Amino acid sequence: MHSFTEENYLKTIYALAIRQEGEVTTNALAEMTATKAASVTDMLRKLADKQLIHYRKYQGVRLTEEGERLALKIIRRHRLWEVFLVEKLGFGWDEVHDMAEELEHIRSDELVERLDQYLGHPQFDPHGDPIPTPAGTMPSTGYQKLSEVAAGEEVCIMGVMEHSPEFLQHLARIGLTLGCSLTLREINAFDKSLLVQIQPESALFVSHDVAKNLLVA
Amino acid sequence: MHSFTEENYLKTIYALAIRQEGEVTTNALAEMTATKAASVTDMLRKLADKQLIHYRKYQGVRLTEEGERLALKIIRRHRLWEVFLVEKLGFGWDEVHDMAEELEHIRSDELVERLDQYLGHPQFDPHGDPIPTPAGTMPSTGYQKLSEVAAGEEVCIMGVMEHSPEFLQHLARIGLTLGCSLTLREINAFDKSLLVQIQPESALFVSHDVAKNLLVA
DNA sequence: ATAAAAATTTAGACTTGCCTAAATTTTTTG
DNA sequence: CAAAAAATTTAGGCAAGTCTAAATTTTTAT
Ligand SMILES: [Mn+2]
Ligand SMILES: [Mn+2]
Ligand SMILES: [Mn+2]
Ligand SMILES: [Mn+2]
Repeated sequence: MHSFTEENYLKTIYALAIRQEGEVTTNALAEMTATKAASVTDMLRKLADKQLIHYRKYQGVRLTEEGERLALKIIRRHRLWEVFLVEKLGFGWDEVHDMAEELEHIRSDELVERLDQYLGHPQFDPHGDPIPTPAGTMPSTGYQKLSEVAAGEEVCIMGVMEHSPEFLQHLARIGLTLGCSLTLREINAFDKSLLVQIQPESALFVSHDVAKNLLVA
Repeated sequence: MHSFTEENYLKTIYALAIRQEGEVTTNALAEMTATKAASVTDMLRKLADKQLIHYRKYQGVRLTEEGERLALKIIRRHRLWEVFLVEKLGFGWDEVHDMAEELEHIRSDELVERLDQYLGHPQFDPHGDPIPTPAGTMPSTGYQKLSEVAAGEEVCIMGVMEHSPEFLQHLARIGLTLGCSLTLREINAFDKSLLVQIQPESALFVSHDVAKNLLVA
Protein backbone atom coordinates (compact mmCIF):
# COMPACT_ATOMS: atom_id res chain seq x y z
CA MET A 1 0.00 0.00 0.00
CA HIS A 2 1.00 3.67 -0.18
CA SER A 3 1.75 6.02 2.69
CA PHE A 4 -0.13 9.24 3.38
CA THR A 5 2.96 11.10 2.27
CA GLU A 6 3.20 9.32 -1.06
CA GLU A 7 -0.49 9.97 -1.70
CA ASN A 8 -0.04 13.65 -0.91
CA TYR A 9 2.88 13.96 -3.30
CA LEU A 10 0.90 12.34 -6.13
CA LYS A 11 -2.00 14.69 -5.54
CA THR A 12 0.33 17.68 -5.47
CA ILE A 13 2.10 16.63 -8.67
CA TYR A 14 -1.28 16.27 -10.36
CA ALA A 15 -2.39 19.72 -9.19
CA LEU A 16 0.83 21.39 -10.35
CA ALA A 17 0.78 19.57 -13.70
CA ILE A 18 -2.62 20.95 -14.70
CA ARG A 19 -1.82 24.46 -13.48
CA GLN A 20 1.21 24.88 -15.72
CA GLU A 21 1.71 22.54 -18.67
CA GLY A 22 4.95 20.60 -18.81
CA GLU A 23 7.06 18.84 -16.22
CA VAL A 24 6.64 19.64 -12.54
CA THR A 25 9.75 21.02 -10.84
CA THR A 26 11.36 20.05 -7.56
CA ASN A 27 11.13 23.56 -6.16
CA ALA A 28 7.44 23.88 -7.00
CA LEU A 29 6.78 20.66 -5.12
CA ALA A 30 8.89 21.79 -2.18
CA GLU A 31 6.86 24.97 -1.90
CA MET A 32 3.48 23.20 -2.20
CA THR A 33 4.32 20.50 0.33
CA ALA A 34 6.02 22.96 2.70
CA THR A 35 9.22 20.91 2.71
CA LYS A 36 12.70 21.45 1.35
CA ALA A 37 13.90 20.61 -2.16
CA ALA A 38 16.24 17.92 -0.80
CA SER A 39 13.31 16.11 0.79
CA VAL A 40 11.35 16.29 -2.45
CA THR A 41 14.24 14.71 -4.36
CA ASP A 42 14.28 11.78 -1.93
CA MET A 43 10.58 11.19 -2.40
CA LEU A 44 10.76 11.52 -6.18
CA ARG A 45 13.33 8.73 -6.31
CA LYS A 46 10.98 6.58 -4.26
CA LEU A 47 7.92 7.31 -6.40
CA ALA A 48 9.95 6.65 -9.54
CA ASP A 49 11.04 3.28 -8.12
CA LYS A 50 7.37 2.45 -7.65
CA GLN A 51 6.63 3.46 -11.26
CA LEU A 52 4.22 6.17 -10.17
CA ILE A 53 6.12 9.00 -11.86
CA HIS A 54 8.47 9.53 -14.79
CA TYR A 55 11.55 11.20 -13.34
CA ARG A 56 14.76 12.34 -15.00
CA LYS A 57 17.31 13.98 -12.75
CA TYR A 58 17.29 17.79 -13.01
CA GLN A 59 14.52 17.57 -15.62
CA GLY A 60 11.35 17.51 -13.55
CA VAL A 61 8.63 14.99 -13.11
CA ARG A 62 5.38 13.70 -14.64
CA LEU A 63 2.80 11.17 -13.41
CA THR A 64 2.64 7.74 -15.02
CA GLU A 65 -0.77 6.36 -15.93
CA GLU A 66 -0.81 4.43 -12.67
CA GLY A 67 0.29 7.52 -10.76
CA GLU A 68 -2.47 9.61 -12.27
CA ARG A 69 -5.05 6.92 -11.53
CA LEU A 70 -3.98 6.97 -7.90
CA ALA A 71 -3.92 10.77 -7.70
CA LEU A 72 -7.47 10.94 -9.06
CA LYS A 73 -8.60 8.34 -6.56
CA ILE A 74 -7.35 10.49 -3.68
CA ILE A 75 -8.91 13.63 -5.19
CA ARG A 76 -12.22 11.77 -5.58
CA ARG A 77 -12.13 10.85 -1.90
CA HIS A 78 -11.20 14.38 -0.85
CA ARG A 79 -14.05 15.96 -2.76
CA LEU A 80 -16.67 13.41 -1.69
CA TRP A 81 -15.76 13.93 1.97
CA GLU A 82 -16.02 17.69 1.45
CA VAL A 83 -19.55 17.20 0.10
CA PHE A 84 -20.39 15.09 3.13
CA LEU A 85 -19.03 17.67 5.57
CA VAL A 86 -20.98 20.50 3.97
CA GLU A 87 -24.21 18.76 2.95
CA LYS A 88 -24.66 16.40 5.87
CA LEU A 89 -22.80 17.92 8.80
CA GLY A 90 -23.51 21.55 7.93
CA PHE A 91 -19.96 22.87 7.81
CA GLY A 92 -19.18 25.98 5.76
CA TRP A 93 -17.24 25.54 2.51
CA ASP A 94 -14.39 27.49 4.11
CA GLU A 95 -14.04 24.99 6.98
CA VAL A 96 -13.82 21.61 5.31
CA HIS A 97 -10.51 21.49 3.47
CA ASP A 98 -8.23 20.43 6.34
CA MET A 99 -10.59 17.70 7.53
CA ALA A 100 -10.93 16.34 3.99
CA GLU A 101 -7.15 16.41 3.76
CA GLU A 102 -7.11 13.74 6.47
CA LEU A 103 -10.25 11.83 5.48
CA GLU A 104 -8.99 11.33 1.91
CA HIS A 105 -6.43 8.83 3.20
CA ILE A 106 -8.90 6.41 4.81
CA ARG A 107 -8.19 3.18 2.96
CA SER A 108 -11.44 1.62 1.82
CA ASP A 109 -12.84 1.66 -1.68
CA GLU A 110 -16.11 0.25 -0.40
CA LEU A 111 -16.40 3.19 2.02
CA VAL A 112 -15.90 5.74 -0.75
CA GLU A 113 -18.43 4.12 -3.05
CA ARG A 114 -21.04 3.89 -0.29
CA LEU A 115 -20.39 7.50 0.64
CA ASP A 116 -20.85 8.48 -3.02
CA GLN A 117 -24.18 6.67 -3.13
CA TYR A 118 -25.29 8.14 0.21
CA LEU A 119 -24.55 11.62 -1.13
CA GLY A 120 -26.51 10.94 -4.32
CA HIS A 121 -23.52 10.73 -6.68
CA PRO A 122 -22.63 14.41 -6.61
CA GLN A 123 -20.84 15.80 -9.66
CA PHE A 124 -19.13 18.73 -7.92
CA ASP A 125 -17.66 19.44 -4.52
CA PRO A 126 -18.58 22.48 -2.41
CA HIS A 127 -15.96 24.57 -4.24
CA GLY A 128 -17.35 23.71 -7.67
CA ASP A 129 -14.54 21.24 -8.45
CA PRO A 130 -15.64 18.21 -10.47
CA ILE A 131 -15.47 14.85 -8.71
CA PRO A 132 -13.38 12.25 -10.57
CA THR A 133 -15.20 9.10 -11.63
CA PRO A 134 -14.66 5.78 -9.82
CA ALA A 135 -12.89 4.63 -13.01
CA GLY A 136 -10.31 7.36 -12.53
CA THR A 137 -11.03 10.10 -15.03
CA MET A 138 -11.47 13.78 -14.29
CA PRO A 139 -14.65 15.26 -15.77
CA SER A 140 -13.81 18.39 -17.73
CA THR A 141 -15.64 21.63 -17.14
CA GLY A 142 -15.55 24.43 -19.68
CA TYR A 143 -15.13 27.04 -16.98
CA GLN A 144 -12.93 30.08 -17.47
CA LYS A 145 -11.44 32.51 -15.00
CA LEU A 146 -13.49 35.64 -14.38
CA SER A 147 -10.29 37.57 -15.11
CA GLU A 148 -10.43 36.31 -18.72
CA VAL A 149 -14.04 37.31 -19.42
CA ALA A 150 -14.72 40.27 -21.72
CA ALA A 151 -16.63 43.34 -20.52
CA GLY A 152 -20.38 43.17 -21.10
CA GLU A 153 -20.76 39.45 -20.67
CA GLU A 154 -23.11 37.86 -18.16
CA VAL A 155 -21.71 34.81 -16.38
CA CYS A 156 -22.43 32.50 -13.47
CA ILE A 157 -19.92 31.68 -10.70
CA MET A 158 -19.19 27.97 -10.95
CA GLY A 159 -16.07 27.41 -8.82
CA VAL A 160 -12.98 28.74 -7.12
CA MET A 161 -9.29 28.10 -7.79
CA GLU A 162 -8.16 28.88 -4.26
CA HIS A 163 -9.48 27.03 -1.20
CA SER A 164 -8.04 29.00 1.69
CA PRO A 165 -10.51 30.02 4.39
CA GLU A 166 -9.28 33.60 3.95
CA PHE A 167 -10.27 33.73 0.27
CA LEU A 168 -13.59 31.94 0.77
CA GLN A 169 -14.55 34.17 3.68
CA HIS A 170 -13.63 37.23 1.64
CA LEU A 171 -16.00 36.12 -1.11
CA ALA A 172 -18.81 35.77 1.40
CA ARG A 173 -18.05 39.23 2.78
CA ILE A 174 -18.29 40.91 -0.61
CA GLY A 175 -21.44 38.96 -1.44
CA LEU A 176 -20.24 36.41 -4.01
CA THR A 177 -21.36 32.81 -3.76
CA LEU A 178 -21.35 29.71 -5.94
CA GLY A 179 -24.15 29.81 -8.48
CA CYS A 180 -24.41 33.58 -8.27
CA SER A 181 -24.82 35.19 -11.73
CA LEU A 182 -23.24 38.52 -12.57
CA THR A 183 -22.60 40.89 -15.43
CA LEU A 184 -19.11 42.23 -16.06
CA ARG A 185 -19.55 45.97 -16.56
CA GLU A 186 -16.01 47.36 -16.84
CA ILE A 187 -12.40 46.31 -16.65
CA ASN A 188 -10.26 48.93 -14.97
CA ALA A 189 -7.18 49.59 -17.12
CA PHE A 190 -5.04 50.68 -14.16
CA ASP A 191 -5.18 47.70 -11.75
CA LYS A 192 -7.29 45.23 -13.78
CA SER A 193 -10.03 45.37 -11.15
CA LEU A 194 -13.52 44.56 -12.41
CA LEU A 195 -16.83 46.29 -11.93
CA VAL A 196 -19.44 43.56 -11.70
CA GLN A 197 -23.17 43.81 -11.28
CA ILE A 198 -25.06 41.21 -9.28
CA GLN A 199 -28.40 42.77 -8.45
CA PRO A 200 -29.98 45.32 -10.82
CA GLU A 201 -29.28 47.98 -8.19
CA SER A 202 -25.91 47.05 -6.74
CA ALA A 203 -22.51 46.83 -8.43
CA LEU A 204 -19.14 46.17 -6.82
CA PHE A 205 -15.46 46.23 -7.65
CA VAL A 206 -13.60 42.94 -7.66
CA SER A 207 -9.79 42.90 -7.56
CA HIS A 208 -7.77 41.10 -10.20
CA ASP A 209 -6.46 38.74 -7.50
CA VAL A 210 -10.01 37.69 -6.71
CA ALA A 211 -11.11 37.54 -10.37
CA LYS A 212 -8.33 35.19 -11.40
CA ASN A 213 -9.41 32.74 -8.69
CA LEU A 214 -13.07 32.70 -9.69
CA LEU A 215 -14.30 30.20 -12.29
CA VAL A 216 -17.35 31.19 -14.33
CA ALA A 217 -19.45 29.89 -17.21
CA MET B 1 -0.47 16.77 19.19
CA HIS B 2 -0.32 13.00 19.53
CA SER B 3 0.56 10.46 16.85
CA PHE B 4 -1.75 7.69 15.67
CA THR B 5 0.54 5.26 17.42
CA GLU B 6 0.37 7.05 20.75
CA GLU B 7 -3.41 7.21 20.53
CA ASN B 8 -3.60 3.49 19.79
CA TYR B 9 -1.43 2.63 22.77
CA LEU B 10 -3.61 4.72 25.10
CA LYS B 11 -6.75 3.02 23.82
CA THR B 12 -5.15 -0.40 24.25
CA ILE B 13 -3.97 0.36 27.78
CA TYR B 14 -7.51 1.48 28.63
CA ALA B 15 -9.03 -1.69 27.20
CA LEU B 16 -6.59 -3.97 29.03
CA ALA B 17 -7.03 -2.09 32.30
CA ILE B 18 -10.77 -2.70 32.47
CA ARG B 19 -10.49 -6.34 31.39
CA GLN B 20 -8.20 -7.31 34.26
CA GLU B 21 -7.90 -5.07 37.31
CA GLY B 22 -4.44 -3.84 38.23
CA GLU B 23 -1.48 -2.63 36.22
CA VAL B 24 -1.20 -3.41 32.53
CA THR B 25 1.86 -5.45 31.56
CA THR B 26 4.36 -4.94 28.77
CA ASN B 27 3.72 -8.37 27.30
CA ALA B 28 -0.05 -7.89 27.25
CA LEU B 29 0.44 -4.66 25.32
CA ALA B 30 2.88 -6.30 22.93
CA GLU B 31 0.34 -8.98 22.13
CA MET B 32 -2.57 -6.56 21.67
CA THR B 33 -0.60 -4.17 19.46
CA ALA B 34 1.02 -7.01 17.51
CA THR B 35 4.50 -5.66 18.26
CA LYS B 36 7.40 -6.86 20.40
CA ALA B 37 7.91 -6.19 24.10
CA ALA B 38 11.00 -4.10 23.39
CA SER B 39 8.98 -1.78 21.19
CA VAL B 40 6.33 -1.43 23.87
CA THR B 41 8.95 -0.44 26.41
CA ASP B 42 10.16 2.32 24.08
CA MET B 43 6.66 3.71 23.73
CA LEU B 44 5.90 3.46 27.46
CA ARG B 45 8.91 5.66 28.21
CA LYS B 46 7.61 8.18 25.71
CA LEU B 47 4.04 8.17 27.09
CA ALA B 48 5.39 8.49 30.64
CA ASP B 49 7.48 11.52 29.58
CA LYS B 50 4.27 13.07 28.26
CA GLN B 51 2.53 12.36 31.59
CA LEU B 52 -0.09 10.19 29.92
CA ILE B 53 0.72 7.07 31.96
CA HIS B 54 2.15 6.15 35.36
CA TYR B 55 5.08 3.82 34.62
CA ARG B 56 7.49 2.08 37.00
CA LYS B 57 10.10 -0.11 35.35
CA TYR B 58 9.21 -3.82 35.50
CA GLN B 59 6.01 -2.95 37.40
CA GLY B 60 3.46 -2.30 34.67
CA VAL B 61 1.55 0.73 33.66
CA ARG B 62 -1.62 2.71 34.40
CA LEU B 63 -3.25 5.70 32.65
CA THR B 64 -3.04 9.13 34.25
CA GLU B 65 -6.20 11.22 34.37
CA GLU B 66 -5.07 13.02 31.23
CA GLY B 67 -4.25 9.70 29.56
CA GLU B 68 -7.67 8.30 30.35
CA ARG B 69 -9.37 11.45 29.12
CA LEU B 70 -7.53 11.06 25.84
CA ALA B 71 -8.24 7.34 25.56
CA LEU B 72 -11.95 7.96 26.06
CA LYS B 73 -11.89 10.66 23.42
CA ILE B 74 -10.50 8.22 20.87
CA ILE B 75 -13.00 5.54 21.89
CA ARG B 76 -15.83 8.05 21.55
CA ARG B 77 -14.70 8.84 18.02
CA HIS B 78 -14.34 5.17 17.13
CA ARG B 79 -17.82 4.30 18.29
CA LEU B 80 -19.52 7.31 16.72
CA TRP B 81 -17.92 6.53 13.36
CA GLU B 82 -19.11 2.93 13.70
CA VAL B 83 -22.65 4.19 14.22
CA PHE B 84 -22.30 6.35 11.12
CA LEU B 85 -21.01 3.48 9.01
CA VAL B 86 -23.84 1.16 10.05
CA GLU B 87 -26.77 3.60 10.35
CA LYS B 88 -26.02 5.92 7.45
CA LEU B 89 -23.89 3.95 5.00
CA GLY B 90 -25.55 0.59 5.59
CA PHE B 91 -22.47 -1.46 6.48
CA GLY B 92 -22.89 -4.60 8.59
CA TRP B 93 -21.69 -4.53 12.21
CA ASP B 94 -19.04 -7.06 11.26
CA GLU B 95 -17.52 -4.76 8.60
CA VAL B 96 -16.96 -1.46 10.36
CA HIS B 97 -14.22 -2.00 12.93
CA ASP B 98 -11.18 -1.54 10.70
CA MET B 99 -12.54 1.59 9.05
CA ALA B 100 -13.39 3.08 12.45
CA GLU B 101 -9.87 2.21 13.54
CA GLU B 102 -8.64 4.74 10.96
CA LEU B 103 -11.43 7.30 11.26
CA GLU B 104 -10.95 7.61 15.03
CA HIS B 105 -7.68 9.46 14.42
CA ILE B 106 -9.13 12.31 12.36
CA ARG B 107 -8.18 15.36 14.39
CA SER B 108 -11.19 17.61 14.80
CA ASP B 109 -13.34 17.96 17.89
CA GLU B 110 -15.85 20.00 15.93
CA LEU B 111 -16.20 17.15 13.44
CA VAL B 112 -16.93 14.61 16.17
CA GLU B 113 -19.51 16.79 17.87
CA ARG B 114 -21.29 17.52 14.59
CA LEU B 115 -21.25 13.83 13.75
CA ASP B 116 -22.73 13.07 17.18
CA GLN B 117 -25.52 15.55 16.56
CA TYR B 118 -26.13 14.27 13.03
CA LEU B 119 -26.49 10.74 14.42
CA GLY B 120 -28.95 11.92 17.09
CA HIS B 121 -26.60 11.55 20.07
CA PRO B 122 -26.53 7.75 20.10
CA GLN B 123 -25.84 6.07 23.46
CA PHE B 124 -24.43 2.80 22.09
CA ASP B 125 -22.39 1.71 19.11
CA PRO B 126 -23.45 -1.12 16.76
CA HIS B 127 -21.82 -3.67 19.08
CA GLY B 128 -23.74 -2.45 22.13
CA ASP B 129 -20.73 -0.63 23.58
CA PRO B 130 -21.59 2.62 25.39
CA ILE B 131 -20.30 5.83 23.78
CA PRO B 132 -18.19 7.97 26.14
CA THR B 133 -19.49 11.47 26.84
CA PRO B 134 -17.84 14.55 25.29
CA ALA B 135 -16.66 15.37 28.81
CA GLY B 136 -14.68 12.15 28.86
CA THR B 137 -16.52 9.68 31.07
CA MET B 138 -17.55 6.15 30.17
CA PRO B 139 -21.24 5.41 30.84
CA SER B 140 -21.55 2.23 32.85
CA THR B 141 -23.83 -0.57 31.78
CA GLY B 142 -24.93 -3.26 34.20
CA TYR B 143 -24.45 -5.98 31.59
CA GLN B 144 -23.10 -9.39 32.51
CA LYS B 145 -21.64 -12.14 30.38
CA LEU B 146 -24.09 -14.78 29.22
CA SER B 147 -21.63 -17.34 30.61
CA GLU B 148 -22.33 -15.98 34.12
CA VAL B 149 -26.12 -16.18 33.96
CA ALA B 150 -27.93 -18.87 35.98
CA ALA B 151 -30.13 -21.51 34.31
CA GLY B 152 -33.78 -20.55 34.03
CA GLU B 153 -33.25 -16.81 33.61
CA GLU B 154 -34.57 -14.83 30.66
CA VAL B 155 -32.20 -12.20 29.34
CA CYS B 156 -31.72 -9.85 26.38
CA ILE B 157 -28.55 -9.63 24.27
CA MET B 158 -27.11 -6.15 24.79
CA GLY B 159 -23.57 -6.33 23.45
CA VAL B 160 -20.52 -8.32 22.45
CA MET B 161 -17.02 -8.45 23.96
CA GLU B 162 -15.31 -9.52 20.77
CA HIS B 163 -15.46 -7.52 17.53
CA SER B 164 -13.84 -9.83 15.01
CA PRO B 165 -15.81 -10.38 11.79
CA GLU B 166 -15.49 -14.14 12.41
CA PHE B 167 -17.29 -13.95 15.75
CA LEU B 168 -19.96 -11.52 14.57
CA GLN B 169 -20.68 -13.55 11.46
CA HIS B 170 -20.92 -16.70 13.56
CA LEU B 171 -23.57 -15.03 15.72
CA ALA B 172 -25.59 -14.18 12.65
CA ARG B 173 -25.29 -17.74 11.41
CA ILE B 174 -26.64 -19.27 14.61
CA GLY B 175 -29.41 -16.67 14.74
CA LEU B 176 -28.33 -14.37 17.58
CA THR B 177 -28.58 -10.60 17.16
CA LEU B 178 -28.41 -7.54 19.37
CA GLY B 179 -31.68 -6.97 21.20
CA CYS B 180 -32.68 -10.62 20.83
CA SER B 181 -34.19 -12.01 24.07
CA LEU B 182 -33.58 -15.58 25.18
CA THR B 183 -34.12 -17.99 28.06
CA LEU B 184 -31.22 -20.00 29.43
CA ARG B 185 -32.54 -23.57 29.73
CA GLU B 186 -29.53 -25.68 30.75
CA ILE B 187 -25.82 -25.39 31.40
CA ASN B 188 -23.96 -28.44 30.18
CA ALA B 189 -21.66 -29.68 32.96
CA PHE B 190 -19.19 -31.29 30.54
CA ASP B 191 -18.16 -28.38 28.25
CA LYS B 192 -20.11 -25.47 29.80
CA SER B 193 -22.12 -25.08 26.61
CA LEU B 194 -25.55 -23.53 27.08
CA LEU B 195 -28.96 -24.56 25.81
CA VAL B 196 -30.80 -21.34 25.07
CA GLN B 197 -34.31 -20.81 23.81
CA ILE B 198 -35.12 -17.92 21.49
CA GLN B 199 -38.45 -18.78 19.91
CA PRO B 200 -41.00 -20.90 21.79
CA GLU B 201 -40.34 -23.70 19.33
CA SER B 202 -36.61 -23.53 18.70
CA ALA B 203 -33.69 -23.97 21.11
CA LEU B 204 -29.98 -24.07 20.30
CA PHE B 205 -26.66 -24.88 21.95
CA VAL B 206 -24.21 -22.05 22.45
CA SER B 207 -20.57 -22.82 23.22
CA HIS B 208 -18.88 -21.41 26.31
CA ASP B 209 -16.53 -19.47 24.04
CA VAL B 210 -19.50 -17.70 22.49
CA ALA B 211 -21.33 -17.24 25.81
CA LYS B 212 -18.44 -15.51 27.52
CA ASN B 213 -18.32 -12.96 24.69
CA LEU B 214 -22.03 -12.12 24.82
CA LEU B 215 -23.25 -9.33 27.13
CA VAL B 216 -26.82 -9.60 28.42
CA ALA B 217 -29.19 -7.84 30.77
C1' DA C 1 30.94 31.68 -24.74
C1' DT C 2 31.89 32.12 -20.12
C1' DA C 3 30.89 33.43 -15.62
C1' DA C 4 27.41 34.09 -12.24
C1' DA C 5 22.99 32.66 -10.52
C1' DA C 6 19.49 29.40 -9.84
C1' DA C 7 17.87 24.84 -9.45
C1' DT C 8 18.66 20.36 -8.11
C1' DT C 9 20.91 16.49 -6.10
C1' DT C 10 24.04 14.25 -2.73
C1' DA C 11 26.00 13.63 1.92
C1' DG C 12 25.33 13.15 6.47
C1' DA C 13 22.29 13.53 10.32
C1' DC C 14 17.89 13.48 13.18
C1' DT C 15 13.17 11.49 14.86
C1' DT C 16 9.64 8.00 15.19
C1' DG C 17 8.47 3.46 15.61
C1' DC C 18 9.84 -0.86 14.97
C1' DC C 19 13.13 -5.10 15.27
C1' DT C 20 16.65 -8.85 17.29
C1' DA C 21 19.86 -10.19 20.64
C1' DA C 22 21.74 -9.60 25.07
C1' DA C 23 21.42 -8.04 29.83
C1' DT C 24 18.72 -7.39 33.89
C1' DT C 25 14.96 -7.89 37.15
C1' DT C 26 11.10 -10.36 39.01
C1' DT C 27 8.64 -14.52 39.74
C1' DT C 28 8.27 -19.31 40.27
C1' DT C 29 9.80 -23.71 41.84
C1' DG C 30 12.30 -27.60 43.83
C1' DC D 1 16.11 -19.95 49.74
C1' DA D 2 18.75 -20.64 45.69
C1' DA D 3 18.25 -21.94 40.80
C1' DA D 4 15.53 -21.84 36.78
C1' DA D 5 12.04 -19.59 34.17
C1' DA D 6 9.58 -15.71 32.73
C1' DA D 7 9.11 -10.91 32.04
C1' DT D 8 11.11 -6.72 31.01
C1' DT D 9 14.54 -3.47 29.69
C1' DT D 10 18.79 -2.06 27.22
C1' DA D 11 21.85 -1.96 23.21
C1' DG D 12 22.36 -1.48 18.61
C1' DG D 13 20.18 -1.21 14.07
C1' DC D 14 16.78 -0.33 10.21
C1' DA D 15 13.23 2.30 7.17
C1' DA D 16 10.56 6.44 6.34
C1' DG D 17 10.56 11.15 6.00
C1' DT D 18 12.61 15.23 7.13
C1' DC D 19 16.57 18.73 7.61
C1' DT D 20 21.15 21.60 6.61
C1' DA D 21 25.25 22.14 4.13
C1' DA D 22 27.97 21.03 0.25
C1' DA D 23 28.45 19.49 -4.51
C1' DT D 24 26.69 19.31 -9.11
C1' DT D 25 23.98 20.54 -13.13
C1' DT D 26 21.26 23.74 -15.73
C1' DT D 27 19.92 28.33 -16.90
C1' DT D 28 20.72 33.19 -17.40
C1' DA D 29 23.34 37.10 -18.30
C1' DT D 30 27.30 39.62 -19.65
MN1 LIG E 1 -10.25 20.86 -0.37
MN1 LIG F 1 -12.77 21.23 -2.69
MN1 LIG G 1 -14.73 -1.34 16.71
MN1 LIG H 1 -17.75 -1.15 18.41
